[in-house]
Amino acid sequence: MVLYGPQLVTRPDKGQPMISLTRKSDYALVALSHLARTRETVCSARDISDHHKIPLPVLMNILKKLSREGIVASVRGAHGGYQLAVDPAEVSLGDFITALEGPMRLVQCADGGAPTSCSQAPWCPVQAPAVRIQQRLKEFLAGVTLAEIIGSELQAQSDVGRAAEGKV
Amino acid sequence: MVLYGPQLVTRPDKGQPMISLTRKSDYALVALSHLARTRETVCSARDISDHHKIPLPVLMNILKKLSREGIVASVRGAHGGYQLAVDPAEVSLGDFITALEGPMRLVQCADGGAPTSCSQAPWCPVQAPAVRIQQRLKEFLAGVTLAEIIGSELQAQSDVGRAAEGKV
DNA sequence: TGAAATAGCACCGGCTCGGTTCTATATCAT
DNA sequence: ATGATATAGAACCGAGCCGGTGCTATTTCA
Repeated sequence: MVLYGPQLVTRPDKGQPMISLTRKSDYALVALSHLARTRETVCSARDISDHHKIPLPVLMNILKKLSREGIVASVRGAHGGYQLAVDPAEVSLGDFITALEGPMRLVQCADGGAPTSCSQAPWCPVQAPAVRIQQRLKEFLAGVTLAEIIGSELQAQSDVGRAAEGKV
Repeated sequence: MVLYGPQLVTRPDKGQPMISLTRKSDYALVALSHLARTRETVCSARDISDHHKIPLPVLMNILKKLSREGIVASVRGAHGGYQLAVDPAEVSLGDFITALEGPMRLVQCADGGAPTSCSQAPWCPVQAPAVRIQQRLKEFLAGVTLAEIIGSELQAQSDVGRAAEGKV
């Protein structure tokens, strides 16, 4: 196997790494959920930055990228800003993570192209399983929609129930 | 929200980050699947290193840590080495990723303790959903056992079938 | 015409990751 | 006993990404 060159993202509070979102993806999630809740109106980066105390320049970079990727639509000029470009039910966690961080792959040799650079791919016993796990992970992330995320705020009760029942 | 301090691991080939295993977890997966396939015998780090072309010192560090965490058992001295300490069906991807990388958390404010340091946790609209998603992700990773990973080599055919049917 | 806002790019420091090295300890074989 | 083989543990190092900042250009409204 042998992974990519550069990495579910992983880092804890002080040094211990782990499965987690990058700060960029975190901010994006906050921003998108904000935009999803103000569906009709145009929000400037400053609006969102003020509401959620996200560093303005950083947030702008993120919104620019999400705009280029077609997830949000931008309106330039004074009174400009951003709006969700797609239905919240149609954007998943996987979508905007991919948009911001690039294609995800559990291991480098599992991205279905590129001869891998891993000298032992041909007889590697882990490659095939890794590809399958990666596929399931992608499907999992693709299944978590923005609509579900923001919607659940209102129905947290029932969702907690679902989780407890193990319906994951 | 606002994440941890450091990050499922994410990095692509050349600079673009993503959801992925760290190299350490990757090597661990290879090593563990090797040990799982040689269940009865003791394998030295050198054996595994030679078979899979993993840098020996790195692999040793990984095995030492897995040993401290109780996932593998070590035998010291000449002819020493490592053995799986648990049943392959009882070790999950989540188990050894956690053992190597520390506890995983999607975002810093979601680790169920520690007052977060995030100034807006109290009214953050994303925190609660993030905690739920994180829980589902953990359950997903806990559900992928080593037995399933190595077992699937032999039944790749049928597993591909399963995946195609969407039974994820 | 100027203020406000996005577009795009280039830059920078800290810190994690991946890897190496050294010392100590334990066990087997000669 | 002694040396070869192996793990235990800790410290160290460089490259590169992540998170963040700044600047310039362009678009639009008042």
